Amino acid sequence: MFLHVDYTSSRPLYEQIREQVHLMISQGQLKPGDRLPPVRQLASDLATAPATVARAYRELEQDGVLKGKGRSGSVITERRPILAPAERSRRLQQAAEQFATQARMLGVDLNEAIQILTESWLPEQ
Amino acid sequence: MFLHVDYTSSRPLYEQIREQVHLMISQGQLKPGDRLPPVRQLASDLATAPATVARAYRELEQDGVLKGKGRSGSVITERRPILAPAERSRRLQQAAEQFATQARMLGVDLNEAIQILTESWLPEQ
Amino acid sequence: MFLHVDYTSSRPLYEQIREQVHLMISQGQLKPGDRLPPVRQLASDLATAPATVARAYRELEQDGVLKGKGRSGSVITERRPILAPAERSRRLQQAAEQFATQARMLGVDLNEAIQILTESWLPEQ
Amino acid sequence: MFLHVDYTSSRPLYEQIREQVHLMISQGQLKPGDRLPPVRQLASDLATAPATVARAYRELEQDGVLKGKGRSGSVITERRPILAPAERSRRLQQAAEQFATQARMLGVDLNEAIQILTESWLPEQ
DNA sequence: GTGGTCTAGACCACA
DNA sequence: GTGGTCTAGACCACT
Repeated sequence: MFLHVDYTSSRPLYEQIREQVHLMISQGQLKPGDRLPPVRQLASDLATAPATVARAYRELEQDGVLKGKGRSGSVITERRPILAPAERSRRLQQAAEQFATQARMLGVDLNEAIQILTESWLPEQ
Repeated sequence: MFLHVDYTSSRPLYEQIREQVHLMISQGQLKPGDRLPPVRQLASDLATAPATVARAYRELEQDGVLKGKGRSGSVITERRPILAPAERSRRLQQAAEQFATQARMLGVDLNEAIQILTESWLPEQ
Repeated sequence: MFLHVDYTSSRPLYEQIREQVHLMISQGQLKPGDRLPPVRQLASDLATAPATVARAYRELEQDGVLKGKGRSGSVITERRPILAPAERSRRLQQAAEQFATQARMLGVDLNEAIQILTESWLPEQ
Repeated sequence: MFLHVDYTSSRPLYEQIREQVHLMISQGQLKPGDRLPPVRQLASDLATAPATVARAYRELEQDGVLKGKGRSGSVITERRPILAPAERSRRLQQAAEQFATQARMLGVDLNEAIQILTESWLPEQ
């Protein structure tokens, strides 16, 4: 199996696929030039509709990490920065604030939050 | 105005209300025994539907920080909201992973993520 | 009728919708704060599937000109630059080269191309 | 190598080949009577399927700039490719509108578009 | 056989 | 009633 999704999660399937691919890239399991499985194959592996996988692939292209249509399947590319710096930092801040809010709701202080974030980051690296 | 919400956020309104109340409690702006505004009044203050506020109040009751309805309005309760440790750390981890995922998708490394998280933390407290 | 599409064009419907909205914004027919018709209504006006209109709206959000989910329909926003400058100019150059190539194939010189581009731009402005 | 194609472009290969040949004619690198490489040879040069090259040749024949097949390979014809004026200006307008649309979607004004078009034009000619 | 587009529905979260 | 998600297919362009 190429990647894992959680059908019970409220997170959309195409988002889970997108995130998994990002994760595998940042962990070095996927490198520029590697090919992703064809849409239909991954769809049948995940027991989902092809359109769902297609949407994940499309968004990965918009993220600038995937390339290729029709030619020869979908290929991991060198990462291109595609967002304006202002937009990038806006999204980052929003994500950080959301985490900070939830952590504070649970009575966590900054140091504990940083520690948990570090553990959640990656095993190695 | 009792609290602030961001109508342009993709975050549900009832979640924003819930978080604001939690935050005000942890900052001491709300103390046990204090009363929250009636559902209809807060709803009209926020220019939203009463059902939205009602849902926020309902979830706050489930969180264990709010009590009583019908007769004398809603009152902040004494006991600190205490989750089972396992549930608490499960929620924390999930929130941290969500932030980590989004940060990685934006090409951020751990150090930068920690810095942004620190800035997003409240100045005081 | 809110906007016009060409069912015989090879251009995808959702792209045509997206472009029409961009055009109406640049012509001042749509201003920040204006609301677009609900997905289902526009879909029935255009005799297309709701998913097609939904996709156009989603891409308009990614373009940074449309905002709003669930809350109260889709609203035109102040335009936010959302692409990295490098990506923006890459796309521009690619579009320009495509036009230049086709024009040269038809034996057009630069001056004539500029004149035709100017006429294609906008009636007023 | 006879001509260059960009495998990463979303532009179909057969279109790129067709355009390159047009371009080489308009630049005098190809003259009436010159022969194009056999389909199979060009296909192997470009590492593509013969059908792709065959399609490019077929469209060049329809364009009226290439003639003959089967016996002695494909030969550039004498007569300049001449479209009916109405058809020519229709194609030009369509290409111009397509560029104008994409430029507007990127928030570009007419002057900037003209400047980029000028830079995209070939230095010589 | 690759991905892209579109259909005609369904169910869900939010207000 | 709003948009979001997903299904289970179909057809098409390109290789």
